[in-house]
Amino acid sequence: MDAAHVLESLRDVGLRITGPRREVVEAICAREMPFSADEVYDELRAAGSSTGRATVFRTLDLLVGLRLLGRVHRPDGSHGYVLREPGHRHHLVCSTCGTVVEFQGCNVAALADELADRTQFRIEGHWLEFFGVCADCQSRDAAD
Amino acid sequence: MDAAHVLESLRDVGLRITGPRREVVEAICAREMPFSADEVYDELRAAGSSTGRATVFRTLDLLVGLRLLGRVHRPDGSHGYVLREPGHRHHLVCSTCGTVVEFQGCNVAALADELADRTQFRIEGHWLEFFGVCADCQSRDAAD
DNA sequence: CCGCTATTGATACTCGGTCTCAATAGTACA
DNA sequence: TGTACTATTGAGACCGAGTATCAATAGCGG
Repeated sequence: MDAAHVLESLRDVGLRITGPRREVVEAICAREMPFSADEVYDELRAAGSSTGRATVFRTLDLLVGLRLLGRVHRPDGSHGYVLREPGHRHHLVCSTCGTVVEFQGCNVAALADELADRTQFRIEGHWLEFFGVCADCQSRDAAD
Repeated sequence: MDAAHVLESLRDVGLRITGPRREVVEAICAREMPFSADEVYDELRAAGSSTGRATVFRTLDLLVGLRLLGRVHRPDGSHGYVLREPGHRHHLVCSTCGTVVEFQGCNVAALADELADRTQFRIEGHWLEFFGVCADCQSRDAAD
């Protein structure tokens, strides 16, 4: 994804475009795989940036709020961040290497309606995620 | 759920039935709502037990492993434990009061197959959870 | 009842994330 | 271009959840 575009989105909501935010956004736009906040922080520090750890967390929170970033849960309870294409997306996560594939088109709306009926909940969202082993890790496993 | 039955399941897998384990299991069987490990620990301590914090975590882990206990993710990333009826279940969580409703019959198998086809992942599991506001919290909100 | 070994409690520690607060730097406006 | 207002920042203390270590204890099979 394009860092400039992400920064635009920040400005659109009335947030300031600052040096540290730019650095964080550029760092995460360069990533494919899900990452942790500390990975981003360490990378920036290694590159000589003086951006603080709190700022990295704050910036990631902002992006999650803007739905530009999503959180991925792992079965073990840990989680990472991933860039999201706009729209309603879900993730398929490789439990071996962590690769994430996004997909659209979950057919859970009918289920949500039925649940709302039955439980009288006002349903406001859902979380759907698949776990498995990606093709690469499967062949790597087979090779061992 | 019945504490004795849970303890049986532990024995069935070759684990010992110890005093601390019995206490933890009894404490969680008495609960309806999702709870954290520390809530259980504090409750035991308040009741005069000498069970350690680590043991509470270890016992909960065992039960998660046996699928007698499930983890519930909240949208904010925090999570709690809930007792599970046996079988494949999912949760509907009230974001206001934390009440959890279990449900069965997610229709995601077709989606899983399609994803497996398209991505060449070997899909091994999924996580589906709905968030919303339960009937009680809705009327409480309306009253304010 | 004995002995083996799983389990335990205490404690120190890690990891991810938040809070506070004085210092700094975007931005709107003159 | 300068100024003032206020959002944002970095440092560092802190927090909650969970894990690792290790010597002491206690189930359980015989």
